[in-house]
Amino acid sequence: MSTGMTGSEQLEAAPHIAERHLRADAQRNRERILEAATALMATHGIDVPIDEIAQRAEVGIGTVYRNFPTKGALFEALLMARIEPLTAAARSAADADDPGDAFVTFVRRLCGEFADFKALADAMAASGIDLSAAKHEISGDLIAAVAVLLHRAQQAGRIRPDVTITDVSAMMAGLSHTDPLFLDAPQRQRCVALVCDSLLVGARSLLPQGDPLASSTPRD
Amino acid sequence: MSTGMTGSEQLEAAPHIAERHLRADAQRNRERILEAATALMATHGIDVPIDEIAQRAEVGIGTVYRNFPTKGALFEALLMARIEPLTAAARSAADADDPGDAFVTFVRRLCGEFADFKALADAMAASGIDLSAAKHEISGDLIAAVAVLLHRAQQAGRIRPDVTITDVSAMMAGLSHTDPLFLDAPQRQRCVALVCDSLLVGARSLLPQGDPLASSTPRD
DNA sequence: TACTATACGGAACGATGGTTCCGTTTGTCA
DNA sequence: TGACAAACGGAACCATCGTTCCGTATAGTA
Repeated sequence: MSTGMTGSEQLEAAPHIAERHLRADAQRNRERILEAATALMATHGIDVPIDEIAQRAEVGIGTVYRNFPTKGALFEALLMARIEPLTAAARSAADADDPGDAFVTFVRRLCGEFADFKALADAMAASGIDLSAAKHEISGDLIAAVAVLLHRAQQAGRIRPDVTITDVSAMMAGLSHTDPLFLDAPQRQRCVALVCDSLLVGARSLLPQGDPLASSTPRD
Repeated sequence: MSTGMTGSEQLEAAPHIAERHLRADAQRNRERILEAATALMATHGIDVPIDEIAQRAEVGIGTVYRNFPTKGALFEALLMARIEPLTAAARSAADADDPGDAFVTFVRRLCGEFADFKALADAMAASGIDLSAAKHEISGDLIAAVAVLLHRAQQAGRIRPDVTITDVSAMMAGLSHTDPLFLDAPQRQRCVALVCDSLLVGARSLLPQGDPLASSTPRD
């Protein structure tokens, strides 16, 4: 579960490659592994076996494990790379002139990421729902940032004041399950639009009746 | 996969107990198995191992397999028992005086079932999304019935005319993932209410601001 | 070039879980 | 009550997958 790194003991032990000098081949392989894992987890989610990642990276299983002590660690590394920009986006959205539009835009982006990178959807589904414990440190910052964004959008009178961050989180977790293998992009966007409709004050529909969905936010 | 039973060949072959005379102990055990599987799949979903079901039924693994040729078959048997009344409910809801209210009531009931019987949620999540093929015969009737109900509710002017059965299906699949282990009943009902809000014409909020959520469905 | 720490590959291990097989038990019927 | 088909139990089998281990290969360096 948690990485278990609480103190400083992992420094000298360093059972798995630290940021020290990597041999050239090691460096190259590490990158290949990340590349392969990204590609596979994007389409297959977290369920892709390590063997396949190694195979795609043209590397032995052992090499994968030398770089990432566990499958979860590799998974987390990839997630981080996805979540950090999202968190940043949520933060800057909170400062937007119209936090309402920014909120909707952000939600769409988040859901878009689910489709682009299934592993993120898996993570969201697995952990996005229970905010009770800080047990999922990975997404903690993201959720916190979204909470602020939500609050601003509500203050601006654009999002229903009775909606909570837990509501949003649960809806996002639900939406993350609109598997891109079964639901094509337009259909998925319809669902996102529907959920957004339910969050907005006044609920002017975001569904493409005229074509508001295509023009994403500048409507108005 | 599919049960593969297309014709009548399964009648004479009957590799696994047909509806013939069962010995008394066999009959009793079969019921125990169904009972145990229901209880376990209700809380743990489809992931519960056969061993556990057998153990709870106080029966050997072999006995489980003599009654149900495969885990999937057992799963399907339980699902059937859950889905049939739902399908019936959807059908009669379509004939209600106010199909709009009936639709919302039905959706709530469906989502309530997800919480009561996690295996149903699993099935919905796994198959409810792709309606493209009739590959999931189990839920086909249900979806068809809901489609009629939706149509009626739209004709009655209560549900947005731009909402499709695919939308509804996908939303239900998403909602099925509001895991009861993480999301308590009230929170789950909030999410259901939010989704319903987005489907209704006019979108009078169903969230318990005053107490509309409590009043519009007599129970649950 | 020769030497060694570093890194590599992938067989092997252990855990999990579905399914099969077969020797034993038991309900049923004469 | 004796005999046999029906049913039982659960060890064993097989497949999957994460992880470890260790003999081998090689990049970097003197």
